[in-house]
Amino acid sequence: MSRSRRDDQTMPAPPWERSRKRDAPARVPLTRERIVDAAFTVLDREGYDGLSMRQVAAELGVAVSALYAHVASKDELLEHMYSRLFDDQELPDPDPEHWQEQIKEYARQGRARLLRHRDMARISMAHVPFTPELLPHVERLLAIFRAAGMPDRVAATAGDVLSTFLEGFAFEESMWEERRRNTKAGNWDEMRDTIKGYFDALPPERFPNLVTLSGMMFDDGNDARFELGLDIIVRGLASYIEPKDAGPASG
Amino acid sequence: MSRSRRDDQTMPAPPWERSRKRDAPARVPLTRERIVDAAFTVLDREGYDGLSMRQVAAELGVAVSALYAHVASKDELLEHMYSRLFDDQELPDPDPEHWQEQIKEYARQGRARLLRHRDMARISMAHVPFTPELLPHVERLLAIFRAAGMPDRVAATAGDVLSTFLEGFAFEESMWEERRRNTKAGNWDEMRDTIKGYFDALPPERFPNLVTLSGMMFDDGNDARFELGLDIIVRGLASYIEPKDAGPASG
DNA sequence: GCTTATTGAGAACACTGTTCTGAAGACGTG
DNA sequence: CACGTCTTCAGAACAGTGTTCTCAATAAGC
Repeated sequence: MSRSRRDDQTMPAPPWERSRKRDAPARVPLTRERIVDAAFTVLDREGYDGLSMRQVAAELGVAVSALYAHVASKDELLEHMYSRLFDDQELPDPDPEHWQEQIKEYARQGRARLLRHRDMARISMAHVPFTPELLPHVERLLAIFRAAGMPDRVAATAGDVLSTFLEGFAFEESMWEERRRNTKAGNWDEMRDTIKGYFDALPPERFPNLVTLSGMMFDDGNDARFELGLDIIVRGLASYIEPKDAGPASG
Repeated sequence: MSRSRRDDQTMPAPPWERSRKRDAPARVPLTRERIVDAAFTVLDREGYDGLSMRQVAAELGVAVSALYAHVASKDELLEHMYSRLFDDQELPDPDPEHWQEQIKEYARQGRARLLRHRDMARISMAHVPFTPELLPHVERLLAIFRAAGMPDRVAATAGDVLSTFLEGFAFEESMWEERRRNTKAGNWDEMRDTIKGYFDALPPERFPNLVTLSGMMFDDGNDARFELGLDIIVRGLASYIEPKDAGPASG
């Protein structure tokens, strides 16, 4: 359907230009793209729970029913928001020598995009990248896994494990962020101190591991924890790759 | 707070017995436990989206406002449902020799409990096991990881990776199940055939890996895929464990 | 300029979580 | 047995939700 996004819908726009000359409020036509744009600004401002069709309509200065001419339902709107996630995603060609870094970089970018909009992980979590525009991404990921030399069965689930970790991690981050918002803790360091204080106050004889590790669970930033989790998964995948014997002698 | 659940609330019940003799409908008193029970039957029947306070009240033959005397909000009700997940969860003592099987078994049980109620994974996903009753579980998990010989920093995130995979996987299963329900595909094999047919119909020149691997992504049951994903993660964790040099000579 | 088809507005429906007001029941005390 | 008290439930109400309906106004084609 939609291909390069903004082009096909706004391309034939020039005809409207002349009606702009009127002193009426110009009435720039409603398109699905503008609706999705507005939905994102509402999402960033109000969060997922505040994202309602009425809010989106209000953001556009339009009646609710007008939205339904371009979008069949709220679910479909969320689907379009989800598709935007992949819009400018890099898809490197498989490079068997550096597959680990390729996968990690893909995951890092994915997390960054998930974190760019508030509660975006919640939307992502509820969808599956099996629409026509999104299939190239899973195809390319599979290509990287297979080129790395993993058995087919492992390559087939590797994407599952990776995307599950990716979305789950970002989702958890979203949740803590929302929790912080409700707690009215201004800074995040402040929030982290609260959490750490809670764990430090636990009886050490009942929760010895929890109290000794609480530092590492929260002191290190989320970035470090994400990177470590990524490494765990990549190591696990690598363990399935048999070293090539047929290669040249050089190790 | 609540300890062995059903005991403390229903223990002092005898006094009601005599009022049973009346021909009035007996009016068994409303408790939080009964509300949570009713919520589960509503969840199983209507799914997460159909789980409303009014439905729960109707299930109990009671007015909505009556619920709010025992439960502060719907969120709190969901929290209590979440806590039930861990009620009869095994917590084995750390056994460094068999930590891999211990972790896998824990995850298997977790998935089984998540799948026991419809859409339960969605509820689980939105909560975090940091309430007093649930902390012993993460404590025990950490104990197993550390006893296995993983570095502290790895042990601290291992639980994250594992639970993220666990909940994410079950969540995805829930989603497919709901999708099947909406598609009115009676059997699940039927649903799987539909999905496989979709992938097999893709142009092989654009999606070579997708079409060749589609069989492995769906033919193998979810159990096999879950087991493999679990193995990937456990292998990754194991890769951080340094072999003990100080041990006895026997390997 | 007129007709036709699209587009947005407004009201409405059936819901949702939550709160408020009363009434009816069970309890402890005379 | 009778009284006041105090918890517990019922019912209505409020503000909000996604979605659909009807109808007026606007733009496009001839």
